Amino acid sequence: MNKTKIIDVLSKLTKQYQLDTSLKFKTIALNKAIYQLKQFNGEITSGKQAIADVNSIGKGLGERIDEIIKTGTLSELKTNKETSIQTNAMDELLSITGIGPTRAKQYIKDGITSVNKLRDAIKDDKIKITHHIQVGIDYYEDLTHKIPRKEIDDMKKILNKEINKVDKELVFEICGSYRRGLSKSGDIDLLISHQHHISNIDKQKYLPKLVANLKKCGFIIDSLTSDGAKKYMGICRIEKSPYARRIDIRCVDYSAYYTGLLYFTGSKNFNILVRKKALENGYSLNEYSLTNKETDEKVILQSEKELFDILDMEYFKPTDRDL
DNA sequence: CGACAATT
DNA sequence: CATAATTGTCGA
Repeated sequence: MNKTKIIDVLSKLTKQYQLDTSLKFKTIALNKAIYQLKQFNGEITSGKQAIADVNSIGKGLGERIDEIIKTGTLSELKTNKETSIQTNAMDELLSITGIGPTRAKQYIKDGITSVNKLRDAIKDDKIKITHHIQVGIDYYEDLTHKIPRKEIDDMKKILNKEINKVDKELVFEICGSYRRGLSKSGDIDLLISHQHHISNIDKQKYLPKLVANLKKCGFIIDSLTSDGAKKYMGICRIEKSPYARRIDIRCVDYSAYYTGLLYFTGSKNFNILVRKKALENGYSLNEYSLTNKETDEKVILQSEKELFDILDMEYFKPTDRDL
C-alpha cells in the first residue's frame, strides 16, 4: 500500500525527468531504484529504512521517500497541464521505433505530440523523417501487439526452409522470450551461424542472402536496415497473422555462437547472474566470448552446457532463465 | 568522413 | 562514472 504510493510518485518523476535530456543518467538511476522497490517485499517506513533495505537507493532518494510519506507527493513534481501533456507526448513518441529522446523532444517543441499529429506533419511536408521512423509509423498499431508463441512456431518452419536454401550447414536459433518458453513475445530474435566459419563469417554474405530470400518469399515485408552483414532489423508477417511483426537477425562467427545464444536468449537478469559468476571464476563473459582473465585466452565453446560447466554452475534450461 | 541518433 | 557494436542520416 505504502510502497505502491511511493512507486507511483517516483514513476511520475521519471516521466518528468524524461523531458530533460540532460537528466539522462538521473532518469536511469531513478528507474533502477523503482525496479528495486518493486522487487522488495516489505513495507517502506522511512527514507532511512529504504536506504538500508533496498538496493539502488541513496541519500537523495531517501529524502524524497520521506517527503512522499509525509506529504503524499513531491514538491519538485509539476502538476500543471502543460507538463502532463508533454510527458504523455513523450511516452507516445518514444514508443515509435526510430524515435529516441532527441527527436521526441524536438517534435514536442514543434507541437507534434502524438503519432497522428506526426502523420499529419509528414503529410503536410512540415518535417523530414528517416526511413526507420516511416516504417515505425506505418506499422505502429501492428507493433503494439505481442506475438503468440504458435505464430513463431509457424515462422520457424519458413525460416528453417529459407536458411537451408542459403546453405545447408547454417545453424540457427530463435532466441529471446520465445526460447525461454514464454507464450507471447515482443519480437522475433534470430541468431544464425555456420560451423565452418570460426571468424569473418560476414564475408560469406549469409545474412544478405537470407534476407533476400525472406523478402522474395514474402516473409519480410519492410526493412529498418539494409546493408548490414552482421545485423538486420525489419518487419515480417505470415499470411495467417493479422499483424506485421518486428524481426532482428544476427549473423555471428561460430566462435561466438554459444556466447551469443546465451546473451540473446536472456533474460537480462539471467545474463547479469551468469556474467557475475564468470567474474567469480576468473573469466569475463560477453556476447562475443568467454575469456580467461589469467591467460587472456578465449574459450571456444561447443555448447551452452560447456559454459555452465566451466563456470561451475548448474545447467539452466532456456525455460529456467526467465528471472 | 566524422558526428550524432537510435536500436539491441 | 554511466555497455558496446552496428547501422543510418546529415552536413562539411
